[in-house]
Amino acid sequence: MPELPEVQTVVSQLKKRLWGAQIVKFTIYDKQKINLPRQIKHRTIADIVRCAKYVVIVLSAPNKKDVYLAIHLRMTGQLLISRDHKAACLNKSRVDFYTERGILQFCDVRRFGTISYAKINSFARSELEPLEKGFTVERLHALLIASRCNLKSFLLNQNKLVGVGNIYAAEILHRAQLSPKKLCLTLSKKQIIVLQQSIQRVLKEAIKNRGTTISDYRDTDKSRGKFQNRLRVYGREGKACARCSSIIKRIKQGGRSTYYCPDCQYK
DNA sequence: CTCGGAGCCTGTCTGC
DNA sequence: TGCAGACAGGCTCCGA
Repeated sequence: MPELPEVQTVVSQLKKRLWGAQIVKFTIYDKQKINLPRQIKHRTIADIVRCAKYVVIVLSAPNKKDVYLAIHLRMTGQLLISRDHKAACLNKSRVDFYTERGILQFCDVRRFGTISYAKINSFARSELEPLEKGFTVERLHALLIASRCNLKSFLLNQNKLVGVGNIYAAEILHRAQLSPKKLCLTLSKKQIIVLQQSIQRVLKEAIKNRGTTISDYRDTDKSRGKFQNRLRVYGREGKACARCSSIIKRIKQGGRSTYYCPDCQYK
């Protein structure tokens, strides 16, 4: 599920609802895969930020250094805020964090998601954030010429540019009219400019629409995103391209589905 | 360095 | 209706 726009939506909501709240207690249900230290109890949520696709919760305590909880939602992870114990019982949760403002629940059917504890914010890695100032045409150009892979693999590689996943990679390339099979090395300066703009525009538009709900993604209120209504290629195999009316194709790249229009993404 | 495949998990959908 | 197999938004590890 969640790529940058979904994680950003969740982070914004969490910040609005839980900023300054104290963790009164927490209960781990999935003890097989999740382990958290007792020290996080009685700490205050001093901040909630997004680092790549991680939700990072900053926990403070008087006269102590901050500690960090980093949550990665992977495929089916959800962070829900429930008003009380009764409401929380309706959700199958892996961890519940009780605060005076509600219960933060980490739900995750496939259990691929992770939640980890650290004394430093090691999750704010140095890779390029597509919506920050540092994401310039020049930086993107430098990364592209150093890559021997195709554009789809490049966009999915979180060691280069963070936040883009399978859905948005497809949408970004369609918007930029670039083939997912095209080698990064072969982009012209003009195409790099278009790609850089497409990445930012698609991600910003998706954030405005509160993300994409295909099946599992929900925000903290269990509401669905809206960007699925604006998808131009993802999940639209066999349908007409909105730009040129050709039939949208699906191929496999690195074991994952890639949707694209063979006519207007030929370059 | 890059690629493809397997693995981590469970639920849902498809076709026989 | 039942069942096997394919597939799903992410990421990491392995061998090639």
